[in-house]
Amino acid sequence: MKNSNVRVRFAPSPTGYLHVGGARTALYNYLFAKQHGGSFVLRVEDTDEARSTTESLVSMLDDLSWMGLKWDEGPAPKTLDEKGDFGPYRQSDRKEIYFKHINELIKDGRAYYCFLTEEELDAQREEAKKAGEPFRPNSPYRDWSVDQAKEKIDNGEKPTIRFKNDHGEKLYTFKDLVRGEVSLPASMIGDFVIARSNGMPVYNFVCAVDDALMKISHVFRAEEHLNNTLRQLMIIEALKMEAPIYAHLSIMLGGDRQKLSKRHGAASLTDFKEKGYLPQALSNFIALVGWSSPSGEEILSMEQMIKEFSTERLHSASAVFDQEKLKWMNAQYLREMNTEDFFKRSKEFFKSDWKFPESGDWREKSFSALKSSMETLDDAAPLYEMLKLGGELDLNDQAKDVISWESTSKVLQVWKGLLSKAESEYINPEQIDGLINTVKAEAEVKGKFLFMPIRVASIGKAQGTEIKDLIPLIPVSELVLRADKLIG
RNA sequence: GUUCCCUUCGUCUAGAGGCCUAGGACACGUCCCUUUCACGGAUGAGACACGGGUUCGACUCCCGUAGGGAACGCCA
Repeated sequence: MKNSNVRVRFAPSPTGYLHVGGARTALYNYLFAKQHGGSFVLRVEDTDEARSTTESLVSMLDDLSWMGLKWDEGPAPKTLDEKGDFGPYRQSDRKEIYFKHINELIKDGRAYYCFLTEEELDAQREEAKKAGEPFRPNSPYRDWSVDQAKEKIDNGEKPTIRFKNDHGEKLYTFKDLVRGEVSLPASMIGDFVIARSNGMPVYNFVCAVDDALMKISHVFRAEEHLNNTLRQLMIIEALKMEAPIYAHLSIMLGGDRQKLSKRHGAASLTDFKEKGYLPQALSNFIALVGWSSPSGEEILSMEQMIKEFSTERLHSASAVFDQEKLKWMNAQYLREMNTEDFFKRSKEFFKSDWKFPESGDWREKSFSALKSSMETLDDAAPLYEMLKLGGELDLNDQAKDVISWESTSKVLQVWKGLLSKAESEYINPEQIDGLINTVKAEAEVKGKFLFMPIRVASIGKAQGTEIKDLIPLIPVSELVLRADKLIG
């Protein structure tokens, strides 16, 4: 189906929301796959049965789709129906496959049943810490025969299975697409667990096996997995499988230079969706945290990113996620949006009982007048609230103060009178100055005593958005209604 | 502590030994536009962590130091 050997995967663990860091990892995988005409695989790392949930999986897949990412293999959004030739794609459905390989390792003496208890392990950890050494478990069961172990198992004991790391001081060196040559000494780890006592294999094992079995050619993943690569390399080697090429991406930080999390305001895609960010803006921005276009351009469509992506331009240092710049970028995209799209997207930010003039022309006009004062869809709500039909004005303290001025009632009377005489459905922008000047003359007030009451009567606010942009968007009948309510 | 990774304006980054008096973007300051705010335009301030090498020449290469991050789980 695909005419390329490039196969990449994004392998989320469905234990919560999709983090922007994860989203960026997914994006880079996607860009790389598309650029090379390869396959983008979605694999579900749900071996932690206690924490993995279907809701989380569904929401992650939704978020990924929302971002505009599509995968060639793996569970479909919503239905979770799987497609692809390398399934199943949920690791919890692959236990048999894993145990085939685990048993192979045990048979070859590359792995063993370990009956060390939690307490014994803790004691060893404590000792290692005291000695200033990395924790390398010392298991008395390391050289037991399988028969010996089976006996204990038959007695009801539940062992873990450990990989036997007998590589001494060997240096594992591999070429990382982001970091260049990386060398990890085998001695930095000991015999590590590959299957839990409850019979479920663990991450480092399943990840290594699946990458090989699913013929993954390139692994783009977060830097926190760099150390895990050693374990995975050992497993792949012991199983005589082929290792993918790795690319360890820098980590995204919050303003305090700590790993980005909910504490920083927003960290999940859902957060950004709810704050009114556009998926194109978010993916564009995220791509630029740790990567740059050779052209130096910053506003990049998905197509451009696919064309221009290159691993050489991936930055190896961790980077702070700057929400201010995201806002700016979102504003750029918002202004380029087409009107119908805008109304479709902003629907969920408006209250359902808000009524607006129906015509498409009104939508065009209102959006083009207001879009320059929005950064996110969320900003659209208070703006459009000023335009909703029904005469209700929600006055703040400053606006109430304006209403209490002595000269205000005169201004409003005149204003309303003029409006009532208007012949068209809407006031033209060109008419406004004339109208205001007439009020000025007839009511004999000027400056803020003139402008502010008119502002308040029109939009309920003493300050803010350009009144000349707003008044032509409000039907004259509505303006009259509003003025009327204030006059009381 | 041990191992690994990282280090250019406040932030994201450009920079592959002379093109660097270090470029761009966001944010910030000033000015213009505007009755206010925003948008837009112009302009300004602002960085090679430090110390040693290598070299005619180092932001770029090497070595240290300091600082930051990650891993050291029957989490991923």
